[in-house]
Amino acid sequence: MDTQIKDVARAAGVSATSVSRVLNNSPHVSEKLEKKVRQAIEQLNYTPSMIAKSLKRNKTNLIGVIIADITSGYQASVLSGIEEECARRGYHLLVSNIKENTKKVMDYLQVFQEMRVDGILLMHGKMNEEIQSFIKRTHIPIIAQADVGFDLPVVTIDNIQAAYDATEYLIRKGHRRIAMLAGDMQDTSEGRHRCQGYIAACKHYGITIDHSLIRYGDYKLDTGYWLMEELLQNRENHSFTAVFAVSDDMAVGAMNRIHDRGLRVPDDFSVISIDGGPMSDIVRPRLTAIHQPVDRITRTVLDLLFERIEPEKYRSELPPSGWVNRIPHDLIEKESCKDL
Amino acid sequence: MDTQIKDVARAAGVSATSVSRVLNNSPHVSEKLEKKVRQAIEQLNYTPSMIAKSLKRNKTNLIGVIIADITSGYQASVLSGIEEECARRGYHLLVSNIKENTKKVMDYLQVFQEMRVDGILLMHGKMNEEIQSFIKRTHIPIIAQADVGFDLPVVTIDNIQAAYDATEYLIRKGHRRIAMLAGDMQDTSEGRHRCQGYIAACKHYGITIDHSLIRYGDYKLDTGYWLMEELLQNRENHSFTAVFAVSDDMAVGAMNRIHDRGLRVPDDFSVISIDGGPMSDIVRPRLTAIHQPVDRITRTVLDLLFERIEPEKYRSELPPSGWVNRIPHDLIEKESCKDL
DNA sequence: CTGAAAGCGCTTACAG
DNA sequence: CTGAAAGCGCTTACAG
Repeated sequence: MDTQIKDVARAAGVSATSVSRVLNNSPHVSEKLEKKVRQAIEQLNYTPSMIAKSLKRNKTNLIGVIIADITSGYQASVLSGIEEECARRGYHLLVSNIKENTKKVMDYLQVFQEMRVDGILLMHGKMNEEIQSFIKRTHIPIIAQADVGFDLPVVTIDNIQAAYDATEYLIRKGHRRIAMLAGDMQDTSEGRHRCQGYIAACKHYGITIDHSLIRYGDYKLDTGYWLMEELLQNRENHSFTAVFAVSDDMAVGAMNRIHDRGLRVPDDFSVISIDGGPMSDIVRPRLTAIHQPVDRITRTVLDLLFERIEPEKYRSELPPSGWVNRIPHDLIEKESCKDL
Repeated sequence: MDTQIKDVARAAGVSATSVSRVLNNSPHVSEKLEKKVRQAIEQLNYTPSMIAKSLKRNKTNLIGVIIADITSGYQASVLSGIEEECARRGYHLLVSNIKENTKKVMDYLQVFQEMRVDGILLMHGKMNEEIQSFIKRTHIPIIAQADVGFDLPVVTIDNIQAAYDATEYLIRKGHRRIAMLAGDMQDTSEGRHRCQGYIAACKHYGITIDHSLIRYGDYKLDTGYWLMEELLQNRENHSFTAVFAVSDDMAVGAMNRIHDRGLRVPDDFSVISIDGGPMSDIVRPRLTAIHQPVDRITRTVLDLLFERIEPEKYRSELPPSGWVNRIPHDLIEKESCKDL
């Protein structure tokens, strides 16, 4: 169907081997031959098949990305950065979109394995037996951009510290009754860590934990919205002046519920979140947040990944596998928190 | 490196042919043989190589998607829907993210061609000579989710009518001085059509066009923000009471600039947009918009695409190629426009 | 510097 | 129902 290497060879009056050499910029190719080949390629409008090349070379230049929710602005911005850098290195992305549905992760890992991707990026922290066993078994390099809680290279902020910092920030502003919109406690250390950080900060400042101020959910906007409503409904018995949400999206959901109830941020409630992605600058008031340094995380993730995919090209002084890379975060003050 | 079909064959004591038959659920396989093979597959943890299979079958089950900006909530929601439906049909997505940079389109089309994708989705309307010539030349099925303005199956709303309806809505609410945050006029019929619709509505209602109320840009939030600032600065000579933005993101940018200037939507300015994606429900006030029916567009795009990829499986009564499919839009009233 | 030949891991007529 | 063999479109020792 497509024109192939032998057609080019014939047109140029050389061997397929030579065409291949020109295509791959091998050394030891005479200028004359190269010119003939390039001309034939041009003429026949030849596009080499990466499929055949991949089979032969046992390398696809494909990266599989497991992403929790592509419609999350934060995650989309991460994906965008990854895509750009991978393209720069000559790799392309096979994306999944598991919509926070852990069951779909295995389906995709399977697909990635079948497609013989050169590497996998796991941007979703929820684990189960099956996934863990796959990860242990496969020889495809995998890097996680999440606290997966077992032996696998991981790049993430220090989630305990981040939650601690966010909570402490509110406390220092005079808040003592702080609600938390927490992540999932089930299978993710990320969710647990952030909760731990919150509790640790409260304890450190002598604040008794009121468990009915902690609401568990996923990281979605709608969830934040409705969890906030629950908190507001319980307000008489369990009052609070600030909300710590574990994602921008949840925080915005909460802010919207506050708004829709005719209340105001930060006058009635201060709100802080973790992510500090695009959404935190879009909403009004702008959202004060623990900022995950996307660029640096992305760079580190890809450095680790490519070091494994092409060690000869990207070797470095990085620590051994299994290492947890904690990227420092910072708290960016905007407009959603006020001093009490 | 990986275990392969012949390893399974050996372990099961059958031929590779038989293993292949079991893998592909071919008929005429005895239960006994199948059981042996399945067992061997299980035991060796065999995952077939889609690369080899693709080469042989001349089919990759890959769809290439050209997306303008993955960090746009609207586009991310479209991509998410496409991903889901493709996965259901056994196809996977190779994504690009051209960031509104038309030059990158060709790079990706090239990659898609090399990867021998089975189909291409073009979700970006800007064209140039090179892209057009590629599209004409390639035999890979392509469907555009944008008004590309030449012979290629297209699925989109009626952009002229959509802009007309948005403008008319404002006019009927008593607005006569309506600013427009327009798209790009350069290489996209979408941008031009939306402008035409705006002008047509104004003319129909006897409103003189004030060209300094029309600002051109891309579809991004920041652009909307700064174009709005320009409009506000010119307000003394060119007053207006309403803004029609050609994307949710631009509208939100405009709303933010209005807010940051200490003004209010809809009290000081009414705002309407085209898209009606997730963002339109996230902002406060909620954004009144021409709603692009994402689900229906996605479904139509994929129906057209798969009909071309697998005509035997997905044949239908669809009109011939080159056909422009206009999906009806609707105007969803929310909170960002007021009666004058 | 150049080319003939083998082989990457599958599928598929073809023959039995 | 089952298998031997050819071939998908490339690359890469090997030989010259």
